Amino acid sequence: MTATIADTIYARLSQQIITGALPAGEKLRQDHIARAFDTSHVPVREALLRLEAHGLAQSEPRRGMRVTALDPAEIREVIEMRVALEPLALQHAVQRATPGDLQVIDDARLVCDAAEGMPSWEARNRAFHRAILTPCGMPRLLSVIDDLHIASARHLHTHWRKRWRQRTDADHAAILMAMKRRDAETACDVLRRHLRRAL
Amino acid sequence: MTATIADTIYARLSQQIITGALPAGEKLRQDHIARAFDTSHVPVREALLRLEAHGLAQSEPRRGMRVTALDPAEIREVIEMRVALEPLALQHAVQRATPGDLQVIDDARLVCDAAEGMPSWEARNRAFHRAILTPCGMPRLLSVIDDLHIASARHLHTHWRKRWRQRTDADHAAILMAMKRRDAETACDVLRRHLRRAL
DNA sequence: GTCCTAAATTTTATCTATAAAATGGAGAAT
DNA sequence: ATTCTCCATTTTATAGATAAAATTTAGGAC
Repeated sequence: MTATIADTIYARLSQQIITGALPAGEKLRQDHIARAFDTSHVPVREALLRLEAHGLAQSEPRRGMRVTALDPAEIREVIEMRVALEPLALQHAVQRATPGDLQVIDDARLVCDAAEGMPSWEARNRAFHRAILTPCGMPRLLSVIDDLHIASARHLHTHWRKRWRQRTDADHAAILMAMKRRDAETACDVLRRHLRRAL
Repeated sequence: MTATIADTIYARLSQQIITGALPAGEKLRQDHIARAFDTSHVPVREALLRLEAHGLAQSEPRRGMRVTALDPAEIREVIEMRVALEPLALQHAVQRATPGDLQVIDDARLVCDAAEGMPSWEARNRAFHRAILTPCGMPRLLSVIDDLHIASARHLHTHWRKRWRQRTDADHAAILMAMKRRDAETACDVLRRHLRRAL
């Protein structure tokens, strides 16, 4: 578990990209970042490569990396992929969720509804959506969905910062109730509508 | 376009993992590989990181990387993801395919049917499936599907090497015909059946 | 003032060296 | 024979240095 330096750099940079602190198109220069973290540029390179793997940065060989753009076409693509994949995960999750899992989900739901600002709400909303899918037990599927969530999060931070206001999310509650009844079909239907509407 | 050393190492290693020359569980030691490619271990590290990003290797910090396992559960997961994602891509591809695209697909189909051994057939089959989806114009979706294709390819190489024999693939032909008619529904139905059966 | 060329600077990609962690093995204690 | 501990070896992670490519800057021609 001993976190490597590259791990911490990756965590910090991805956070900054998600929240928009590092805007799309920004150049990511190795030794600037290395100085900021007080290391050599080698672990920085590794962190940048991982950003690229998760779709947060793009490299042109010998020209460096820049933060990926977030055009409307890509957002549509992300939504369509989420609509295709998340119901698949949810279906399995409904079958396999233990009472403990359902408790975790309900906690995540309440914490999300209680958020008092866009940034904290976004993180908690993402945690809720992760929680309802985690019980599916399909690691590869979950990791692809995680990357899609990150792309959606970037979009929310850049385009919904103003329009956000606090509210209790009825869809979240409906999904949880359907999961408790082991009603996968309803849960998936609500989720699909929720995704199409939310973005 | 100037390929970096890490690029070539990645290309060669991923090829070896796909064909099974590097079996699941194999340790990937940095300086052994570095010696084999006559470089230092730094570009090797980068190549290994990219293998990890594409699901071909797994790292435990400070313990090195090993080639990922291919258990039956993961294979099922890959199939379910393909069944969810490839019809989505195909639907868009059917709408957007140009006559030139359709020609490329037909060429890929014929080349695939003409393959005379399991390894060359696998590569050509993968090229065909890539070709029918490429016109969708959704780069993120395509890159996820590419990784799924790679996982399927590993499975074929390790478990179907014996059972393979030459034949002309009727499903491939049916998909292409439906695409020419712009009949997305039929194309997707055939593809779904094809995927469920083939693995 | 604009455009082009060439030197200066910056930045990436790679190499060599080093520190720290993990693995493997030999010998001692039980 | 088995287990434990300590040392030697291997291997990973990071640092610092270097070469090559790309970008910027400066100066001159028009």
